[in-house]
Amino acid sequence: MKEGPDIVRIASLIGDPARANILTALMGGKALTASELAAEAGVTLQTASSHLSKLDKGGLLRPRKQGRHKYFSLADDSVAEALEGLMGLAARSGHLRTRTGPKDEALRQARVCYNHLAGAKGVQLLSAMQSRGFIDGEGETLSLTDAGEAFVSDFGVDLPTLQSNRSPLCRECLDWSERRSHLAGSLGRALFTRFEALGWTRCDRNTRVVHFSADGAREFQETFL
Amino acid sequence: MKEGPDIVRIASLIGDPARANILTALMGGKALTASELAAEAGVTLQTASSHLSKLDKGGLLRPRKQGRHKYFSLADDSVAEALEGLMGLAARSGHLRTRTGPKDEALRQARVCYNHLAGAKGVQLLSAMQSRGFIDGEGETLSLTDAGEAFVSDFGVDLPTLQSNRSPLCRECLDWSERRSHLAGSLGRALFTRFEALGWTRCDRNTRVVHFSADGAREFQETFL
DNA sequence: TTCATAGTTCGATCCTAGTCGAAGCATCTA
DNA sequence: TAGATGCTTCGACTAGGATCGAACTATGAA
Repeated sequence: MKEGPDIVRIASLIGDPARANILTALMGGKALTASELAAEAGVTLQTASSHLSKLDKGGLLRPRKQGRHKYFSLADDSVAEALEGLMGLAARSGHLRTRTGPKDEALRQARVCYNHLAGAKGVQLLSAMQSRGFIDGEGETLSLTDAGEAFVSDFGVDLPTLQSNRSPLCRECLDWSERRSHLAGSLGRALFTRFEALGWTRCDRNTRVVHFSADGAREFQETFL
Repeated sequence: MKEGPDIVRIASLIGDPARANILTALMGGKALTASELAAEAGVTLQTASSHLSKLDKGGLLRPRKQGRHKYFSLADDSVAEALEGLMGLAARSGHLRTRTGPKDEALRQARVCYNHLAGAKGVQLLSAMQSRGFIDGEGETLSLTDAGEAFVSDFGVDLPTLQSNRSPLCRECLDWSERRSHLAGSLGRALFTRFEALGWTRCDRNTRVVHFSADGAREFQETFL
């Protein structure tokens, strides 16, 4: 035993209801304060503080002080990915008692995965860009083709800035509801930001659901599919 | 809160030391009896039995009775993948106290990931087959090219049998030590089986380490790289 | 300065869940 | 049949950790 990395440390961190609620809330991508997370998790501020300190020590969170507020976000894209991975397992091995409610259906359609678009719409987006030759794929490290660069620049994405960044431009992220990949990485994030700026999508404040406006859905279809 | 699948159920299952040891042991790919797993986890048979029943109810294991023995294996490739995902997180966010021992180094070099080859050697294998045009990649669903089919058949893999199976032929699996993908799926498994049959590799009985013989390492190099 | 708000620390309580001994089934061997 | 082995169930014990009230610190507002 005791081979490889210490998996227990992380799994037990995620395995507490309050902490799981905190992490799930942060999957929305927005940084949240300790008080907000306490409310989200359904515990008092004291207990939340204790949990947050543990998650932070465990390397799952990135805290930032701002005045008398303390904002928390996920430490890293890889944290979000691991969480989605667990959700995938939970969804498939889940007992039937988790009946699929209407809210759940909305989540499957379109939701935010940390900072990019996930769900059916997110999967469509990636597969369309691949089949149109904009993205060339080999594993997690997808790459943007020349045609793709022209396309996204034309769509209003500031490519040079993204490329100057160290983090990978295109990455895959496994979608727990669709069981296929959607587009992550800084491009995935930039596209999603652009959707919001154009008014195509609107993020639900409390859940991770992404609402497409009627126009937004149409334009999304025309532009990408 | 309470959105999406019940992540806590699974994370708390993995988050217990004894259970994590059991799962890690099963990552070796071999089905093991309850007694063997008890020894592996360092607990008595009674406690192991309790843990095994929980893991089974949680959908993470596949038990098989055989006479008075009860063999357990991981329920699914996806379970192994999720575990590797957690290991990836643990490895990067791990505190420095997990010093990299010699055994750890061997694990990074080559190990068995459920039923296929992982570690540096596994990553080399996939990337070589991709660059030689044997595997064509788009996400988790990689595909074997015509040239690739000829190549692996020539190497001694019984392709028709594999293809008649429902499970995917080529899949990616993220490697926690290399942070790149290696080859999973039924082909990954078949290749690894072939390595063992040819005497290139030998599996350590107790750990997940894969030892290459001197000849094996040379032939592996010549054949694939 | 004083007051209010955000967050942390401490201490006490309480409860879950892991653990193992002992007894009970089930299956194989002789 | 009797005996041995593999596993499960039951019951009791215990430790660890989640929880919250109360007190404390830090920042901002008046």
